[in-house]
Amino acid sequence: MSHTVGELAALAGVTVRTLHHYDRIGLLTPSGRTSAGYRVYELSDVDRLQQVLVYRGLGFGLEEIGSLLDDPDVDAGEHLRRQHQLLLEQRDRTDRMVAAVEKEMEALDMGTPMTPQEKLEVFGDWLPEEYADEAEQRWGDTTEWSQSQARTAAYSKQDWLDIKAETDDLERRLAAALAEGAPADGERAMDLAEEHRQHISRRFYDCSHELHACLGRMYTDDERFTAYYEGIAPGLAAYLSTACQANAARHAA
Amino acid sequence: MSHTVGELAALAGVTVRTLHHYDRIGLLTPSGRTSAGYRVYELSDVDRLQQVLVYRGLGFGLEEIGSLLDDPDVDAGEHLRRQHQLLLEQRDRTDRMVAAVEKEMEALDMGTPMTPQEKLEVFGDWLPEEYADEAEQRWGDTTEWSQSQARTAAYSKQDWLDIKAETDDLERRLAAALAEGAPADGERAMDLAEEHRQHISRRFYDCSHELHACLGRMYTDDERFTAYYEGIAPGLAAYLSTACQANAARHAA
DNA sequence: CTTGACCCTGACGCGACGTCAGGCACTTCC
DNA sequence: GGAAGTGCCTGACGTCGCGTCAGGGTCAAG
Repeated sequence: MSHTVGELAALAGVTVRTLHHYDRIGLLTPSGRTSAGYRVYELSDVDRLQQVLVYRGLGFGLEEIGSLLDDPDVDAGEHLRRQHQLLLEQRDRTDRMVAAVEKEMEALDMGTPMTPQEKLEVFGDWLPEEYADEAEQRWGDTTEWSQSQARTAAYSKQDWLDIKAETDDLERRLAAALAEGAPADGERAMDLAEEHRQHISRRFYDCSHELHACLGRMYTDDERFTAYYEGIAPGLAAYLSTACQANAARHAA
Repeated sequence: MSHTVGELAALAGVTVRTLHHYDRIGLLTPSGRTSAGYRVYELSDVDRLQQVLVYRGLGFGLEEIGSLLDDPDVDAGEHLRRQHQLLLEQRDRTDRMVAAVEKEMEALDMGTPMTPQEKLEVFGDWLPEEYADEAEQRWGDTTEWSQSQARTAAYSKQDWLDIKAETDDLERRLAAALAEGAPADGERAMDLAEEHRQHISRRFYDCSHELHACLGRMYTDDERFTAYYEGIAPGLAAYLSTACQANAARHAA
């Protein structure tokens, strides 16, 4: 039932050095030592190592793993549920990357060009987590935000793919309008802006014309939104921004 | 069409420092510089960054990624196919971990104990890659090896799960025989060894009694096999080893 | 009682960045 | 047109998770 370092290392597929390291930083201290000072790992240590390895595989830092596992309010079952959830999320990310690579293979075969945005957004986790924190800070107390949260929570993977397809299509048509010289405050651009507004209303939250105009300003004011739209076509950020505001003005009139 | 570092970083979801780093090590050198020395990234640079990020996400080192991408014999389509394959493998690994966590959740609920082996083998990639290299070096020119390669290549995920279930079951019964004091060269142990041999023959390669006896010796001689079986129950490696050889002797008689 | 495999504890090295520090470039707003 | 704010530049040192010796004790087998 008890193991030496070498045995445990072989069992777990890690090196002896790794176990030494975990011992020194206090992440996994063997239950006992022999009289000669040899580390002795018991079953409970194997359990803990397994937890460590799952969290490590999910990208957690060793220190963070330590505080997670040492939290007395969280039992083994809770950890398993967490890990299960995180693993499913990781699989979804991999799926999205697979889809992106497939899409690009297809684009390469067909000769259809892709925007830098399409190529890279796979990695950006473009709405979730990181960005979500900030979004909540800025808009956390608005009804629109909570509405968006409520709806998107229920969206399936397929829903997200659909939304992305709609978005891509709309952005392509906007870029085309821009390329063909349609004025940003002209009818064609305003119609596209209106479509944009309705897309948001359907998928995320009720987006009034006023709010939409405000969104438009953000596309030129917030660098990341600017980078996003400029990544699709140069000048698109300002173009869409103007179109949104012109469309709002048209509606107010 | 061209981007500054900050823009590209925002697009790709990495930091400016990362792009600086990639520039210095020559992994991603921007196509141009402004007169003031600002980095200018063109579309081709965005493409390359995407490739870099996919490979990086798959766990490759930056230097290796560089030589992969700079190989003139490999074009973009080939990279995409490689990445696609690797991503699918990564998803399978995640799936196996999900299955393992689910199994453990179930075990926790039901109160069924698991062996250290069952808990940890998920991470070991126990047959593939790393170990496969060495296996090939040792047995690469045997017909059994090529037979095994041919069969396992066609196995689906479900096949592997079935195989694993069979293996688990057999090992459990072996451990029980050991625990109940059945002699390693007695009939019960030999029958289990015979079952083990037939399992190998069905699933991997034609395993003669002679070869099986040889396998048995390896269970005590090769540390990793020893660690594997000792992880299930102490003394099991030697027990199975003896049983294999006794079974072979019985058959020869 | 030697040999060989395994264990110990430092201690330095490394890959992939994070994080200042000090300074130039470019727009914007008064 | 100058001051402020933001972004970019190049060192240079810090960090995290180990890999890799170096020097030396331990232990079962022959």
